[in-house]
Amino acid sequence: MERRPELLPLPQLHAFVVLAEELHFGRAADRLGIAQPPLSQQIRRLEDKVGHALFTRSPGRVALSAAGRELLPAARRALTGLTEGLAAARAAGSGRTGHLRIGFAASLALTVLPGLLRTHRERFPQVELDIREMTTAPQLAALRDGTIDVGLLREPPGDDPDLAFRTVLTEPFVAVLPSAHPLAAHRTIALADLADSPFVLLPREAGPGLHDRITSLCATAGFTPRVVQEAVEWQTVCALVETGLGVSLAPAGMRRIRLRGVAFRAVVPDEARTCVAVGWRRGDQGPLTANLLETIRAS
Amino acid sequence: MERRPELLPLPQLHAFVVLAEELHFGRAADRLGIAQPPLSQQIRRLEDKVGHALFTRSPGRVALSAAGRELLPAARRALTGLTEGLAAARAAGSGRTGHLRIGFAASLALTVLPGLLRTHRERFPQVELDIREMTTAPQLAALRDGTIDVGLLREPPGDDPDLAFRTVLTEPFVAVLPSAHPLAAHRTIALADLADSPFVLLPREAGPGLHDRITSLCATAGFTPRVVQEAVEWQTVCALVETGLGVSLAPAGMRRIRLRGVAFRAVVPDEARTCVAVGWRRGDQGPLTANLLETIRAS
DNA sequence: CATTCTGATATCCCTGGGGATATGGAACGG
DNA sequence: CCGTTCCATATCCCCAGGGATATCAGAATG
Repeated sequence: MERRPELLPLPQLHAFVVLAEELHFGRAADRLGIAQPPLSQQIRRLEDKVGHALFTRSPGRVALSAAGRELLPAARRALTGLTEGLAAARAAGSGRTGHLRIGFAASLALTVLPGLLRTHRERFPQVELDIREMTTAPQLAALRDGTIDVGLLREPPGDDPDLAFRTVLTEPFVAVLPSAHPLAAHRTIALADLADSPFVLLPREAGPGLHDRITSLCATAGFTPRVVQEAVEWQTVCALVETGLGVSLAPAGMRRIRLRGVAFRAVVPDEARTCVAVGWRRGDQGPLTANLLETIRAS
Repeated sequence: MERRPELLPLPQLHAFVVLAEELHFGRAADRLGIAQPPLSQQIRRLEDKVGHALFTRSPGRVALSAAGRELLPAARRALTGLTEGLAAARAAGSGRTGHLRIGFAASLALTVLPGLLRTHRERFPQVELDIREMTTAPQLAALRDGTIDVGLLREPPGDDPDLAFRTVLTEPFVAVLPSAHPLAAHRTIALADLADSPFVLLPREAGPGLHDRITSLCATAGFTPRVVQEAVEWQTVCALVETGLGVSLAPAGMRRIRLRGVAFRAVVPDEARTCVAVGWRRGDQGPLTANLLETIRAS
C-alpha cells in the first residue's frame, strides 16, 4: 500500500484558475455559473488544503499571493491537459484519431506495407501508425500482450483461441540464384534441379510456418534442402546468395530486392504458394483496428 | 457564464494510472490501499465519463485499450503536476522557495542592488529573484497592483495607506560636470556656482521626489536650474553631460559610472542628501517578502 | 471435478463537497 | 450620512462519490 497523494479537487482548481484571471469574486462566480458565496468556500477549502492563503484580500482588491502564483501554472496545466486528454481518449475510442501499433515481417516492407500505410493515411489522416519490424513469433507474442494491435506476417498459425487471422494475399515461390549459376540461364526452374545446391534460408525460429512450407515443398520434389547458412532478413539472404554461398527459395515479392548478381526465377510447379496474413486480437473491439482491417480488405 | 469543463475526479485518475501500471485489479487495489470492488467501480465510473472502455478485460489479462493509451499520459502529467504544484505552493507559502519580484531604480543597479541580490541568494538559494528596472512612479503602481513585491527607489512618498517604506541609505549629491568645465578643476563645488550652467536632469514624472529634492536644493542656493535636456536614465544623463550639453546633480552613488570626459565633484553644503528606500505592501504577510526585508535591514 | 484466481455485481453506509439563500461588515463614493 | 459594492460568514440541503462486505461468474489449474 503506497502513500496516497493528496488530491486537490478539480472544481476547486477550476475556481482558483478563474478567480486568478478575474481577481474579482463576483465576476469569477459569474463565469463559473455559481453564486459568490460558494466560490468563497471553494477558495477557502483549497487554501486549507494548501495550508496558505492563495489570494491577498485587501479591501477592494484581490491579488494572487506567492503561494497562489506557484500553484497557478500547475493548476492550468492540469486542467487543460485533462480536457485534452479526455478529448483524445474519446477520439481514440471512436476511431477518429489515436495510435495504432503495427508489426510487420521485414519481407513485406517492400511490397504490401507501403501501399497499406498510404491508403490508410488517406482514409484516416488523424491516426498515427506506429510500425515496427518483427518476425512472426514475436508478432504473435506482441499481439497477445497488447504491444501491437495488428500484425502482418507470413504463414499464420492455425486456430488460436486469442488471435484471428485473415489472408491478405498469396504468392508463388521463386528461386534465388547467383547470376553465375547454370540454372540462371533458364526462365523457369524445376524445383528438383536445386536438390544438390546448398541453401541459404531464414532460421526456423523466426517463422516456423514459412520454413516448414519451404522444406515440405522440397520434400514433395524429392529432396531435403541442405542449409549451409541462415540469416534473419531476406536482404541478407539475397546478399549471401550473391556471394555464391548457395541458393534459396523466397516469396515472389522478394523480386523487389534488385541486387546485382542475383537472379530470381519462377519455379515450375507453382501450385505451392506462401500466404501473407493480417492478425489481430479476437477481443479487440477498437474501431482503430477495425478500420485498418477494413483498409486491408478493400485493397 | 462559460461552459463548465467536464471534470474527471482525481481519485479515479489515480486509480486509472495505478491500474495501467499493474494491469491487475487486485495488485492495483493493494497499492491504492483500497479493496478490489471499489477499484472496479472507480474504473467503471471513469469509463462512463470517457464514454469508452479504458481497459480490455480478456479473461485473465487486463490491457489498456486505445482510449486508455491516449488518456494515460495526460492523467500522469496532471497527477504529478498537481502534487508538484501543491508542494511548490506550500514551499512558497512558508518562504522556503518561490519567486520574488523586485523593482529597482536604474540608479541602484550599480550600487546597492548587486550586493543585495548576492546576500539574499546566499541566505535563500531556492528563492528566485525576478528583478526589473523601473522608475519610482511605476514602482508604486506595480507594488499596489501586485506586479512586484518589493521596490527599491529614491525619495519615497510620504504616508501611504497601502505601502510602507524604510530608508536603506542616504547619500549626498555630487555635481556632474564635463571634464572641460572650469569648475572641474576644483575638488569641491559650491552649489551656487552652477546657477548659470544649463542642466540635464531626469524628468519629474520619473521620480517626483528626487526631482523636487534637487530643485529645492538649488532654490536654497538661490537659483532655479535651467533644464535644457531630460533623460530617463542616469547613464544617459552622464553621457549628455560628457558632450558638454550641460551639468547635473546626481546621487553620490552615480560615481560608479566611470565615463571618460565626465567629472564628479562633491558639493560643499552637503547637508542635503538623497534617500534610497525599500517599499512593500503593508498587507503583504508573505515570508518571502519579510525575508528580503530582513536581508536589506541586516546589510 | 474441485479449487483457486480473477474481476464484476449487488447493497449499503457515510462523509464531504458543491450548491443556494440570507446576512454581516468594511470600504468607498456621492 | 447613506447607499453601494464586495467579500466573508452562517446555515442548510442534497447527493455523488468513495469506501466496505458479501456474493457471483468465468477461466485456469491441478
